[in-house]
Amino acid sequence: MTRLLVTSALPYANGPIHFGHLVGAYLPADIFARYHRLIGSDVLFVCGTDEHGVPITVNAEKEGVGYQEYVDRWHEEIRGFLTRFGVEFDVFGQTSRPDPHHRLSLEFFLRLLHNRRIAPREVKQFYCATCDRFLSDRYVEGTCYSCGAERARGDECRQCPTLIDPLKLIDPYCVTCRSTPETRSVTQWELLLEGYPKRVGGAPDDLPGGKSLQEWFDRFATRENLKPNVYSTVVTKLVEQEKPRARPITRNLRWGIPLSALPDGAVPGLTPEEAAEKVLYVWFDAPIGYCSNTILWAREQGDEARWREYWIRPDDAPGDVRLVHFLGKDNIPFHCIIFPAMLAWQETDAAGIESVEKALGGVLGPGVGERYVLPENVPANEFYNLEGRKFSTSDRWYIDPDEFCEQFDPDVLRFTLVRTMPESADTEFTWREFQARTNELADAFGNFASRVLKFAEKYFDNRVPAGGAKDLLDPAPVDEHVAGLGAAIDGYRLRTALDHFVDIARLGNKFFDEQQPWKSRKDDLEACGAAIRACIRLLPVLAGAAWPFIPRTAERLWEMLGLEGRPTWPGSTDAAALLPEGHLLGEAGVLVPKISDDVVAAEVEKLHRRAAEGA
RNA sequence: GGCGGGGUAGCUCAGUUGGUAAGAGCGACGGAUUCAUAACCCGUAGGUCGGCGGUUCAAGUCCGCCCCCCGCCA
Repeated sequence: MTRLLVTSALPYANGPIHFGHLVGAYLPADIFARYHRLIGSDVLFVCGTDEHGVPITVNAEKEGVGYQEYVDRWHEEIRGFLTRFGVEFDVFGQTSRPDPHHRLSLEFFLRLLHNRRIAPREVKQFYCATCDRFLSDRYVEGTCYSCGAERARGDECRQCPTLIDPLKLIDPYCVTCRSTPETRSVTQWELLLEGYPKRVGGAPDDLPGGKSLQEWFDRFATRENLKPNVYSTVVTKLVEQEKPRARPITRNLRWGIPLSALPDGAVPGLTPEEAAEKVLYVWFDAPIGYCSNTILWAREQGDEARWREYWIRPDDAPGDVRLVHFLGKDNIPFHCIIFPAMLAWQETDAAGIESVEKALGGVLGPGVGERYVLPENVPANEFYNLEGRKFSTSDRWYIDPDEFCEQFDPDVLRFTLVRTMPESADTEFTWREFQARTNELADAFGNFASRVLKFAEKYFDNRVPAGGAKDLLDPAPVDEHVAGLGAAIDGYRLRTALDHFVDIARLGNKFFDEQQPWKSRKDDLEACGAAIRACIRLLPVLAGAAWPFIPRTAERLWEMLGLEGRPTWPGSTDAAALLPEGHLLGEAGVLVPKISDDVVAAEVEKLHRRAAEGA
């Protein structure tokens, strides 16, 4: 059976995430994963926090807390946020964990080194003698050489749009101690991306993994496979125009995966003194978190080797595992260019296996030297704004998730987010739209369930009515929508999929109106019962179709039907067997409450007030 | 300045490889109905598909130029 390995971009453990992150990377992946769980696929949904890098050290130091303590806190915060909105991962790990993450990352590093995909290079960097450390971009400020603004940061100016080369700053100073840094030469290792495929059908290079990467690229980087926004970014822009170049993968920093964990001599040219100051660059180790978190999952299952079922492919079966990365458009380059290259270039020879074993004292997993699964697709979303502006915690332009959940059901947010998901262009969340979409769900879907169940409760003793003609409701259009819904989710078109769901509810409403059971109950109870029965039996179909999108609501409906367990996929559900004549229904109630104008107006006001107070 | 993405009914947007007289939801208007969360159902109005030119028997859909918005990079 085909396995699915679903990932969401690892959130950075340096602050809260917002609805934009949710709609871009977590919600679509969750829906995709839930759909596949529902139809019985073998699916693993992997995520975790990305916990290294300079911004974290800057902020942790500002707060005066340890790095680990700092990222642990945000890890829990982010996990709480996602859990609250119904995103259910199989595993949610942390990249700061030495085992397995640090070890696996070093393994990646060593294999790339053995395969000649990594090389050292001399670069110049600021060094602060007072603090006794190298200063990365964010640790140095000075006067902007472009606009003359003071306190320009080492990565970007506060005034003008210039991306700063920190070495060119006028009167640079260390942000920590204010002293003037000196310029030092330092060796960093770089990932050589020149071997990345030039085009579909091109010739691979001769280094290990080159052929696999090209073969993957030929399948992956096509108009048929990728969404238009992803295709143009990857192929037109990054590959054809900019051409992937070398990128540094080590830094002199005290927070990250230390190269000193490797034995002396494992990296030619790296002295123990240098190793003690170096860590892997955060962008390099972060995506490896997908793999290490899978190991974590397997370990929790009691069989660590099971991670191989998802990540390591047999020699000749490229399509055995469908690896799908969900993320926002800012992450397209990493996941379409850099990470696949890192994976493909893990393929190595006996000498490569031996050198890694020697350095790490026995291999971490049995994956050494074997072929990693490469992504089937990267269905990236565009950006999501809030009432016309970017979500921004610093500008106080955001919606507090705690306050949100006190008032509203997270499921109606999920519904709204899918309805307005930025699948092909930037979109935005507005409270007015949220109200409209929520009420749409309440009217078309929630109200249908209510009218049907209350009818049964009042006139049929809260049981599935018996007697009368069979199959009054034509199943063909329903089946078509169910099939269309599944195909749309599988093709990463969630808005279309949700359209199908709403259409099924509309079919139900239309049928109900045509049958006029409120009339027939007076003169033809059999016909009335048959109509209501047909409507009742549409409800488990709706519950199953709804579950990937609005799981808790779908489960509530399931309960109202007096059914056990969770909703099942409509395509594999026999509604008549599930709800036989005489079946006792559960307690009917309001499935989706509507939102009134004054509530929405209050939220809009609250949003603007908070932003104004912060200014 | 370069690149990318947008510019389709009042609003939010769909429109796969060019081809049945341009679609949906919301909003508006009219009708029907009363089982239901004043919900549902039926119908009407409304668009020179940013502008100009080209290719084609046929273009919102391909090509060229121009205008406006957003983003990334200079």
